[in-house]
Amino acid sequence: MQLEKAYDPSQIEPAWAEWWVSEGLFKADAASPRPVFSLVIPPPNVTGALHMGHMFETSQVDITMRWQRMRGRNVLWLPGTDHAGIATQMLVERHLAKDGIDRRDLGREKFLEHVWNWKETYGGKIVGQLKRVGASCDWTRERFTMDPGLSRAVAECFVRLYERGLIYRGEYMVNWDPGTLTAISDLEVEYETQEGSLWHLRYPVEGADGDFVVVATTRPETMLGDTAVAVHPDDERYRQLHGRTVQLPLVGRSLPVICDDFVDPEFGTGIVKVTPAHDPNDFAAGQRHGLECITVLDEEARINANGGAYAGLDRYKARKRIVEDLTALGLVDKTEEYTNNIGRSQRSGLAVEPRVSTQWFVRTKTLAEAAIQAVEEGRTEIAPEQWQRNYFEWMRNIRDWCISRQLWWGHRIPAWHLEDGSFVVARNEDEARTEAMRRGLRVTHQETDVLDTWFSSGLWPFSTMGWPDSTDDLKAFYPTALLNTGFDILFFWVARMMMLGIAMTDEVPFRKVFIHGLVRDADKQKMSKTKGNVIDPIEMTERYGTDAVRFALVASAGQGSDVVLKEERIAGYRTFANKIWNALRFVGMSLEKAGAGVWTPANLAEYRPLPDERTGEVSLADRWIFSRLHTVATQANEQIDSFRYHEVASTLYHFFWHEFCDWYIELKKLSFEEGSGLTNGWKNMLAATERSLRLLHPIMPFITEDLWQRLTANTPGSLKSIALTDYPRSAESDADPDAERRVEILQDLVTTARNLRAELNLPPREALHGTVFSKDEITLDVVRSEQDALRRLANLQATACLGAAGAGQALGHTADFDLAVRLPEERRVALRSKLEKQLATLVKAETAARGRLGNRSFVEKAPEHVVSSLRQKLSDYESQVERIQNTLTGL
RNA sequence: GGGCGGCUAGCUCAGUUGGUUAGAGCGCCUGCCUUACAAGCAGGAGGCCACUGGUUCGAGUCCAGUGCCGCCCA
Repeated sequence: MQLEKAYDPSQIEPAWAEWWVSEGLFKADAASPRPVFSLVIPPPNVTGALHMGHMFETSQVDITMRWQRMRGRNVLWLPGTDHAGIATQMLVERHLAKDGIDRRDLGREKFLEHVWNWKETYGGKIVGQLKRVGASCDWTRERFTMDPGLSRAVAECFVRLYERGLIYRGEYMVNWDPGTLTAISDLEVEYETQEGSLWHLRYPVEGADGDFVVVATTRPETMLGDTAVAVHPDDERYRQLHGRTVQLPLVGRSLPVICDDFVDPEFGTGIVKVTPAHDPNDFAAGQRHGLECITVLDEEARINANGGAYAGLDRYKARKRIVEDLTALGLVDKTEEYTNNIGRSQRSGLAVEPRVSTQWFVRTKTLAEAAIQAVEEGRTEIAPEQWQRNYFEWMRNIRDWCISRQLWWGHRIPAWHLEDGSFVVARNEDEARTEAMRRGLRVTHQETDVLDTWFSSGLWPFSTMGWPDSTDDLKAFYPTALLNTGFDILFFWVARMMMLGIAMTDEVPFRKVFIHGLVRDADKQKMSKTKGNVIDPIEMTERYGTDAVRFALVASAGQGSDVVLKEERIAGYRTFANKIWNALRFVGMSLEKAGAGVWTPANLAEYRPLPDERTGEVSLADRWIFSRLHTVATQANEQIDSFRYHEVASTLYHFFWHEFCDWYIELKKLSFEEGSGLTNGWKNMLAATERSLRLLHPIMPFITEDLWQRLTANTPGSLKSIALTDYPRSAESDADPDAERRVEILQDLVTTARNLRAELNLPPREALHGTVFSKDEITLDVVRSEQDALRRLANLQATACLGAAGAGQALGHTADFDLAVRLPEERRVALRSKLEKQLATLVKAETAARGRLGNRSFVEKAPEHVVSSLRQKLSDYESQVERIQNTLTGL
């Protein structure tokens, strides 16, 4: 195995990414008898490019999926994209606008042709990027929300909901986006506070010459559509107005004074104007009082013909003009500064206009009840738990969902209008015609509105698997095991999937939901194109390697919390990849010198370290590393299983760098001999190396695949890919507390000696001659048996001595031993302040421990193991304090 | 207005049923080109765990309140 000195991910990653796909390694098998683990990807917008949020989510999911696969599950990770109604339509419209083409000139059919062409040409971008970063999806099952099968599921779902009375059509006030010219749902409105004004306007009271009422409003331009003014019924100040009428300025219309408790007497003057066509509260009040609903704004939010002289003006220009005109008439009582909350369209960014129009709605109450119940009963579990509370909160206050959009790109609502103005809802046109005929009517045309994108996304977990047919995939993989997604679409998507999934399949769509946070830049700002602070994952991938990027992402995020991503951190994990690379490079080089050839054991999963041919015993280093591998495997399995990705990252990072490289390789070096051939010591090392690569594979798939392939090349019977091997498991029989204890002592000896060397400024080449004093037999035994290691790792030549060092002798102290080294007097004195500091820390700990043990209620109430371990610690402290004091008195 | 989250080393963050002398990475300081890796090795400095009170033998961890920051919903 020959490796370059420095790891260059760009040399290996693209090829492995392609190979994984072309070999079909991640294809799920609906007929497999193995236990299933399935997940559907939150389908990215087909217009999209991979951003850090996707990369973060994909990294977490890929870790779980690769791990599940390696522990023998029949894994389905189903990929695909979303047609993203408004977003895509806007994008293609802008595209066409560059050539001076307006979609309205093209007409619906032609425009949709353009969108489909656009999708065919550019829509695969994000999918290609997902493949590039190694997402282990089953690409043979890739879906798109407007595939024929999925569109059929959409129509089917719509019809079933309609038949159950859960979809209705009617004229209601909705959020209208004057930019995209469509209704949008409550969720698509984003609120922000804005400094504005509150105008107090005078409306003359009819039949009371010179008298007027003052109404306060933030939207004077809507006065053109006023059809009443309202007061609170209990508001004594305005009792005399009950039953009167006022005159609407500029228009001259006579408005009744109505009494309604929706009026807040504290707001403004306690009298409000009522504009049923342009305010949700007023709309409701209008319905209660049978008021006329006069629309004065058109779909682009300009004053319409009902606005008389103001017709054609934009809403803000009209506002200005109306205020000016009223001021001129002396009808503006006063103007106050006022902070109001304005709703903007998520898509166009324009202020949303409440507008009465005919739309389609889903009646959500019963659907939400079932979705709440499913989580309450634990059929679906939402983690981290805080999001569960959020879910309940939203579901319990849910409002009906406006699902119709006045767009062209999307699933056209499966309803057909009839010649008498009624309509039929049907799965397709044939069915509609048949039904129309039964009623003795003709179909005039299909509904022109399309469905909210989230309607089809809401069916994704099962529409992708062939529903409504009872397919093998559906039987095998539904409900899915897990959904991993961001909190930003908890309501948009997760909640809708729960409602629609349960309603359509009588099953929850997923057993578990894991909600992750957002990726932010180094200043904790949300990444956005407009801010220009986006870090492009593909660029990072090319610069540092996919493994480094995904490692940085998962390691930076505690469970469910946001990721603060810094490029240096990614660079840091590239060095980790380089460390792995060089460790394997070293193994390969040494192996060649040994003339051992390439080897891996036949049964990797059950490999146990073999005894040294000469001594007949397994070496300490091998016993130790297999014991550590056992512990680390136990932790890694638990951590991935519970989505503690940042913990598994840190566990494996620490293990590989600071145990495998820093100690295991260094210890194994001692026993390398040129031309030794394939000794058992070598077999153990190769097996430990291979096992470490498997541990790392889910989190760093590229480098581990590459190195694993090199390590196992030409091994008869080896598997095709590391992705198909078993993930290392707990192996109790490898646990070896004695080896761990001995290595720990060895590490302490080495560290203590190095520390002395550094403190005393001794040149590395100068050997330290010393004596290790201890009352512990194992410690003394380690000193005797690890002479070689002490010399090579610390340049220490030590003899073991039972007992404690004499006054002034020892210079390094641990709980287990004193280390005395031969030094000229003046050098020894240099250690005084260091020893005093160490002493102070110990005395503090000793005092605290003694205090607690002297407290009777602690001894009585604390668990036995806590008390006894504290006693042990106290005696360790006491012994060390005594020994250090002894050294100090002698200095 | 209602709800949720955060506050731990210079920076970004871990810290899972309360129990070692509170950890990591980066940054910083010192010394090493020790032939796997200078993207490295060795050693080191740095913390009233936001504040106040409570529960407890024992609190970074549980409870209440205060302050500051952030998010969601209306």
